[in-house]
Amino acid sequence: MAKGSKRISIQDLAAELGLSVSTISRALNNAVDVSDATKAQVWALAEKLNYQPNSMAASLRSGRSNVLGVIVPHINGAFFPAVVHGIERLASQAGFNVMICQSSEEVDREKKHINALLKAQVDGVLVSMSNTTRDFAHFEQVRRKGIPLVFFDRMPDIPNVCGVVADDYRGAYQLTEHLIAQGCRRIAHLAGPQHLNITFNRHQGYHDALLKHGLPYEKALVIPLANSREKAGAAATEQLLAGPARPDAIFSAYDFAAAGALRVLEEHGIRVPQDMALAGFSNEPFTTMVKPQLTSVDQHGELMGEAAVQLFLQLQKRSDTFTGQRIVLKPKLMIRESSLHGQAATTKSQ
Amino acid sequence: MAKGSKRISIQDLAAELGLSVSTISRALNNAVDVSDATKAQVWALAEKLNYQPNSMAASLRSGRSNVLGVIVPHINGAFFPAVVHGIERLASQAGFNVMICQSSEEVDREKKHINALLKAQVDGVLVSMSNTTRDFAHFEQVRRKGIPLVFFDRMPDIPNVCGVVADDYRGAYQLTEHLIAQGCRRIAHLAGPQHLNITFNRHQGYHDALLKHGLPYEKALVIPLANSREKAGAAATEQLLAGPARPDAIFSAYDFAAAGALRVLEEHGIRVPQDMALAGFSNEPFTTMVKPQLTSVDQHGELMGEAAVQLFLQLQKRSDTFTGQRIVLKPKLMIRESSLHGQAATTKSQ
DNA sequence: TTGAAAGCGCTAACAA
DNA sequence: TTGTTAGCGCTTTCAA
Repeated sequence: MAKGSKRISIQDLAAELGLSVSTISRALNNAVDVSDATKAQVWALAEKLNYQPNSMAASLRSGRSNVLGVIVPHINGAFFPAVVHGIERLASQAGFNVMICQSSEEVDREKKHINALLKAQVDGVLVSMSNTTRDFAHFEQVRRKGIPLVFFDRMPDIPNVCGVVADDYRGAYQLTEHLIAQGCRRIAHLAGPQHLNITFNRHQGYHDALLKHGLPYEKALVIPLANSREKAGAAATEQLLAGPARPDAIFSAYDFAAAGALRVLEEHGIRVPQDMALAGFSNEPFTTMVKPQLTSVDQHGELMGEAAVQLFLQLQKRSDTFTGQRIVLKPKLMIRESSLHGQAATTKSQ
Repeated sequence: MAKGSKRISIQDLAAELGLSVSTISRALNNAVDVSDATKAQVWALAEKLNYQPNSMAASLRSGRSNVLGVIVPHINGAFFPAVVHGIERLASQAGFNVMICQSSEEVDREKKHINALLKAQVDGVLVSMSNTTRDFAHFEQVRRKGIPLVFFDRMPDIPNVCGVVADDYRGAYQLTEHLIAQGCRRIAHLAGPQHLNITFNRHQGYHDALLKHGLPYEKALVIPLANSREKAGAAATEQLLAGPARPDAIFSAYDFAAAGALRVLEEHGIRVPQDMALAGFSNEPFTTMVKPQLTSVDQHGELMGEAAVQLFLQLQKRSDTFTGQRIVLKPKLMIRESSLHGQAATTKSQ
């Protein structure tokens, strides 16, 4: 019941064994220049007294904390959790602890987190920007301190910055081509914010695929989404249906928004995919639970997380924070019922 | 481009201003016994030189880190992210940073995280147990150090432990009563592991509601789930359908498993809810995306997170880690199409 | 209102 | 192979 009961320190061990603190320190860190006998002795006593090293002291002295800071916009949906999982796996394997922070899509919280991580002396920072981030001074601040900085998924537009992204352009391009191949000619796009690389590229891929196949790019068919949620998708779809000429396909920049679209289409008695094909982006688990199952694009979240850690490890080794290296992951089309004409009703993907 | 460019410390400020380090320290911490003029001077210089306090040094000296450690089993689905969100909100409001760790349902990782958090001198630990945790020595270790320990959702069975839980028993009880009120007489249960309080209580609530209403509790209608996922729910449902007497309702301890059940029922041509009612637990967002919309129970994740932080703050103040206080949140039934007989086909909940 | 000084627990030269 | 020693950057008595 005793609160405190006094923490055991390296000195206590030294006193108990009649050794010096430095020997204890070396033994605990399994240094080569300590006799096995001594090590065994030290470890045994540490075990017995339930010695708990104080990593603050170690970090203060050594300048390294063995902590990796991670900032994500949120952990809703399946994508960011998957990335975080990948990060944790590889980081802990490399001996790092991970400190996860959510910006909640607010640039102010992002800045606060950056500050907290710097104060905590993290050895590196992995970030996926919030969608309200427009200036990047707080990121530069990290680099100026010589701390490895790696972005994933959402990258700022600054020179020589490192990061891992999915090839959103290619995913969107291929998805649009797929819709065209299914016979769609008037393909609408529910678009995310155009200042973010990911959603900009999704729109761009859609745009270029249309032109490549001789289809017009119609402004009226591109509806900006208020956010990535169901409701926003529903609202955008209502807007689309209220327009003069109905599209024959909808490509949403987000799965959740696509789910909203699906609901609205159903309410209007519009059959998917017979009357209108539908596709989203991210390959959320629910895409296989709805009816019809939703076509989407997988972004390899876990892989992205692992790649980000690898990039960090490289940066750390090179002691040169400005390589500007980028890793681009190939997206994977997940074609499902919602975009399959003809055989649609019976097909089950995978 | 300069790596390092030497960190500014409190001493640099002192030298520059011709003051002592202690005055600087006090000024920075806005202590009462420093003149406003001095404070202004110090703050201005700190700002100008972009001074970044070293929280390691501060923690080492003061023994407080202002960091709260959080261990969750995973961040899939919507529940734990919601809790984490609640925790972050209140914790950051109270001046704490939050360190989130995932145990990935592995007791070994849980132990490793506990150790890392203790080494990092966190001021408190909030935990939701992994489902492989059977002995609780690593938790006792935290309390023995006098560090506030608060559980949420999944609590171990140890005396005097603090925590926040949803009233799973009551949620399951009411849900079962609802199914009975809908005319169901043979209600099956897809059950989670019985060594965890949450799923034990869900089963118990189901059990007691049956008896209360004069219905028999049939072992054959209770199928243990391998895990909480869709696949496990599908397998359990297959098993149920292969049995001699078909149930007229399924109450799954998890929403995801219920989604699996829904798929299997559809494959068998069994209509929901006409031929079989269906309900899950957690109120995952996808429950309103599937057809029919899934009845479920909401657990107020965000509120739970906030309550956990409040409990921590209390513990910290009382300097007494053994109050054994528990907060129980009332669950909320979310009745939807999948369990509504009669008006089912047309009803939309909320 | 300010300063001097001790020390949190550990690491890493350097010496022996 | 082990010991001595000097801090890492900060907080916090105690004294002025």
